[in-house]
Amino acid sequence: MSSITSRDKLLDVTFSEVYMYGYSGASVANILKIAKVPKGSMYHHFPSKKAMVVAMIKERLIPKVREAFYIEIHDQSRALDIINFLFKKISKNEMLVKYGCPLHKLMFEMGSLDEEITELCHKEFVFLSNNLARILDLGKKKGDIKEKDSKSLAKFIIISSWGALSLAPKYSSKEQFLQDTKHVIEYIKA
Amino acid sequence: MSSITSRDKLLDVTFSEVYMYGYSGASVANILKIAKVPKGSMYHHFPSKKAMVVAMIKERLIPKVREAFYIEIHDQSRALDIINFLFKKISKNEMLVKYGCPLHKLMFEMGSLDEEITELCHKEFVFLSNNLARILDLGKKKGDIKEKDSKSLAKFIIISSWGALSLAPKYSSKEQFLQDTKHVIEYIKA
DNA sequence: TCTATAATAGACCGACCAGTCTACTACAAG
DNA sequence: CTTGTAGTAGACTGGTCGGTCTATTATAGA
Repeated sequence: MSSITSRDKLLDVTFSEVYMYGYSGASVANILKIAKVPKGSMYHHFPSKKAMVVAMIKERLIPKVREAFYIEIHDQSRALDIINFLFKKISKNEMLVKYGCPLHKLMFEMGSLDEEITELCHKEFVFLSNNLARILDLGKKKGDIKEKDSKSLAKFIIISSWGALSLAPKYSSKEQFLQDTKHVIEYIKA
Repeated sequence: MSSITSRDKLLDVTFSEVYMYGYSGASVANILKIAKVPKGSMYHHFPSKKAMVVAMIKERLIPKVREAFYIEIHDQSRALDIINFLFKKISKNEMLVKYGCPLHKLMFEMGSLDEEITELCHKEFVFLSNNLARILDLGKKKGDIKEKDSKSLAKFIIISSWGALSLAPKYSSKEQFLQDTKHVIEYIKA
């Protein structure tokens, strides 16, 4: 048994193809060609293209996005420092800066196409948002965050980041992102 | 000659099909069926699908987006009131609230697919952003806006609005948008 | 070794894709 | 009435789409 299975190869390639070309633009034939996996194998592991994409979201996309947007809660540090660290981390992620947040991109595309995938993406957005809200709550207790509604502020922070990351590849950069999110930081401070 | 020409019908239907299904997901055959225009007519007016979409962007998408995001400069009113009015206007636009900004959506999709269309969308983003910056500059002179870098703030306002509008249809509403952009307003105030 | 199952392999299918082609119609200028 | 042109009409093309089918190979347990 090879250490990298056909299933793994398929999920990896499906991630980058859907990320680049979108769900509609990503073709099964091309994914198979790049992954060097025959069609029979794919349809042995997944009943359909959509099922493969759903598995990809759960096993590739969400872990990657969580790696970038999820922050552990440490009681000892200030909430503002954590948010700052979060933006720094995102800005260092070349993939995000160049092509935007894959979760945002897929959710935006599928919003008017497929309920199940949209729901899956939205749940992850809520998860990330709630986690951020808990960090803000911590800051509220310490007094370094004044905003009352942590949930609303957390949503705003993620949404703004997504927006800042969603300018086309040509027009985004690490510096650009940090400049855009600077406003968010200053807002939280005040 | 009928008052609504085949070309007009094609551009109208192309707008909504691309808006809903994206560039890749929108099919020429379906556009023709809905517009009730034969293929020969379409390829008489446009050399290709892409050319038709480019014309659609210039003659439908940009005017619609400008109607929603463009604000005339009136020397007599406060900049903050103008921004507030802008958000109110956007929130009343059911299309925007339900499916996001069509300019944002198309630009995000095409970013890794087609340079020409991306460029076209980005130019419009710059136009809207610069117009907003001029309004902020006016506010700066009067003192009701403190932020130094008007261009950066203008970009941030549009990007945040786009982000707030880009949650999937199921999860957006007028109230949601106003709540999200409330943070932008409060930031500008401070 | 025999058997059942997991996985690979790719030819093949009808539907649909953007785009081409030829024929036809409407109409305006001479 | 004739001619040129703008626009309509849809059959047709080669290629690609997601998905099915049958055959074969690898592997694990009895």
